[in-house]
Amino acid sequence: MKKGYLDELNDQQRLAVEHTEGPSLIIAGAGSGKTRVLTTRIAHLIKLGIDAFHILALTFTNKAAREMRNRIEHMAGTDAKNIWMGTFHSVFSRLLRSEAAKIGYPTNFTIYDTDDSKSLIRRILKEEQLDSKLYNPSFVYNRISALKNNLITPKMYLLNEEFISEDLSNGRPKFGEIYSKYYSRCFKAGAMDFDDLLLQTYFLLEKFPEVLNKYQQLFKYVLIDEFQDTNRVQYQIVKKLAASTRNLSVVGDDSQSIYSFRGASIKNILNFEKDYPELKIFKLEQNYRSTKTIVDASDNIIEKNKYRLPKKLWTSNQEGSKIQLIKASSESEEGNLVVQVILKEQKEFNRKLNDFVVLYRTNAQSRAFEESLRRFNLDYRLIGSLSFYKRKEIKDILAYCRFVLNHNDEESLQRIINYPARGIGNTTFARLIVLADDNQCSLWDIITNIRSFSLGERFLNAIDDFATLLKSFSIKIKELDAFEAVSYIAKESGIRKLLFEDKSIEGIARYENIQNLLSGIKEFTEREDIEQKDLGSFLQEVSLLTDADTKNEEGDKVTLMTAHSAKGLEFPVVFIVGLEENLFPSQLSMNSREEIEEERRLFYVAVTRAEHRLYMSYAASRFRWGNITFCESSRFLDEIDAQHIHYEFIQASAYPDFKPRTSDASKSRIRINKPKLKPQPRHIPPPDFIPDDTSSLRAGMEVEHSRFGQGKVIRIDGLAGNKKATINFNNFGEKQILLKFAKMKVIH
DNA sequence: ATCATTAACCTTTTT
DNA sequence: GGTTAATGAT
Repeated sequence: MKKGYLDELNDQQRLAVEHTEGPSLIIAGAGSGKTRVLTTRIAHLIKLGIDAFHILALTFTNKAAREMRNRIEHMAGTDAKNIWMGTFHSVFSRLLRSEAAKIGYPTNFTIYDTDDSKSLIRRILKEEQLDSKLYNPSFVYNRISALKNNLITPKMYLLNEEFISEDLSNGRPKFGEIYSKYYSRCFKAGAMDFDDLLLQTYFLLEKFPEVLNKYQQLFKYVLIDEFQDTNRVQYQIVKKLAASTRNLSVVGDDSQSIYSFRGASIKNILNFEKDYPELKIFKLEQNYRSTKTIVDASDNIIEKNKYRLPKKLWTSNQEGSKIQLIKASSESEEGNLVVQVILKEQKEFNRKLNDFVVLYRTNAQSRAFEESLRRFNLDYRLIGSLSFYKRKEIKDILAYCRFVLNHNDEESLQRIINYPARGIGNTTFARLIVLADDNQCSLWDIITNIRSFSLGERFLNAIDDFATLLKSFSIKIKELDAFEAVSYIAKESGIRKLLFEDKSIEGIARYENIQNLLSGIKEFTEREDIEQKDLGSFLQEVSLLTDADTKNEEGDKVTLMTAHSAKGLEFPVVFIVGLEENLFPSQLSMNSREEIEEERRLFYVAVTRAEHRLYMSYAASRFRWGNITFCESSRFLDEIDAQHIHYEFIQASAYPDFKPRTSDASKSRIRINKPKLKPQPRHIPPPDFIPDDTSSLRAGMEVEHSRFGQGKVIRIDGLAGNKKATINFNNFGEKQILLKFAKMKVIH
């Protein structure tokens, strides 16, 4: 084949492709052909004679990896199948699977998803009899995750005064202990959480020079996509891997960095320049995706950010139509108006439903759009929210599979031991835990030796039957591929029958989900790019799948998703909805300039998804926590130059045949009488009451509040400027007080 | 031991 | 408004 593939590139793109040796940074603006550069670059390497086995390409989603692989295959042939390509998590879990023994994990280690991790944390809190409000499992999980992403193990935590005193002053003295327990429990269970997949890879490479050497030899060319979204541990791993060749090429756009809550930071780009002084930088600034209006509007937005690398996106595309605003009175009207516009666009421009995407800030917003679309019989695909693999019936079956491969996985054991019901309830399970604890062995050891204990005959039989069943699974699946194994387990465990016999609407749906799971696995076993088709590799793959990865079902459908999941995608017509203060930008991000800037980048990402037409909507009121709240339009709307916006709002009055549904729900609803609040004696502050500065308030202090009188501070949450204190008042009980509004005196 | 009802959280964003 | 964990009844 000729070098024709290079002719399709512009100058900067071609330079970036042809610079193969040594480190490079490709700063690629939205729609500037980033994927094309990456794929061409890899194809180019292959054509230069580099063995595809020596190329490691890390992407942000599995889907991106799959698409890229296909495109490279087109350009460079079937060799592309051999490239190491995937997300950080999937590539390194594959690597860990073959090296697990070195760091004391089983080959078939289990991957804990967020739910598994949180439920383990919950169990630890219960055992330690700690307050799960103070040690909120999500909070604990996020803090542990942040520590792991910064390479901090429990040991290092316990040696670090700063961390300890931080938790102490927030009233969480036991955090270190929880972290240690969580860490060792995961290890004992032969399980890694998402962050372990990175952290343990790092330690593997750190502690075993021969392993590091082996992978340095293997990965002669390393490429990273979406570099702005990598965090510290990810960067450190890659730095190690590329240390000998220094052939590290990263592609990213600081303006599209939207995952700092996961530890990503612009610092990575800056550090990169520092770590590799010989770095070559390429800037891709021509946008091929969007109309001039959209490119210019997005530029208006992003230039409001202070922290960014200098670059200016431009396009030679047509002017295009102006951005249209949609103003709704409520969220349901917002949904309806969007559907009206879709119908109109469909009719006037002969568009397909596939051309439309609705982008929102939070998953919870999808509901109104689902309802409206259903009402008008428009098909839609919903990305995100409840992922297929998070459904109970799916998790149940997969828990069996996980446990069969790893008998130490207690999270799974708890799920399956009494499902389908076999008379092993909570009391019995608790008894087993005590036995395991007394005997310093695993639950599975107890279960398989249950006859050595004197218990009621009924329990003994129930547990023994369970043990026999699972042992038979372990033997059987050895000779089966993933599809056969899961079919076998679904049938023999009784789950299949149980769901089949449930003829309720939900029951039928659950049964269908199981069928879908099976056909998904069938597909997996038939895929060409997969060598191992056993249950273990399927589970590994499945636990790292995102909803965005699940292959787009065929058919013409409107897409609904969060702005985050839209990254890397493009659509002819984009609706950005819910553009209101406290929603987009999110209320939780108003504490600092950095956070607002991240929201703005997210908005920028959303805007730059659009090819031809962009609509933005907001509602004057919205249901939040069951109450109507009134909303103000987003500040981001004001940041776009007026010349790009068509100021004739689309409103409900323009669609007279379209009446808002009268909500008879309010009539039929049974009103629950709220318990009457007892009239409370109000605290009257002394006449000389002068509130103190509360910025240094700490747990344990006694305070006098202007309204609630005296109380003791239980804990402080939140960041400077937006701190929340939980205070137990002598006469009013526990209350949560925002410090910036509180009028309080510190007593001592 | 299991089902049904109630209380308590909740909304960022994802691997 | 909706989901899920914790209580209470059979």
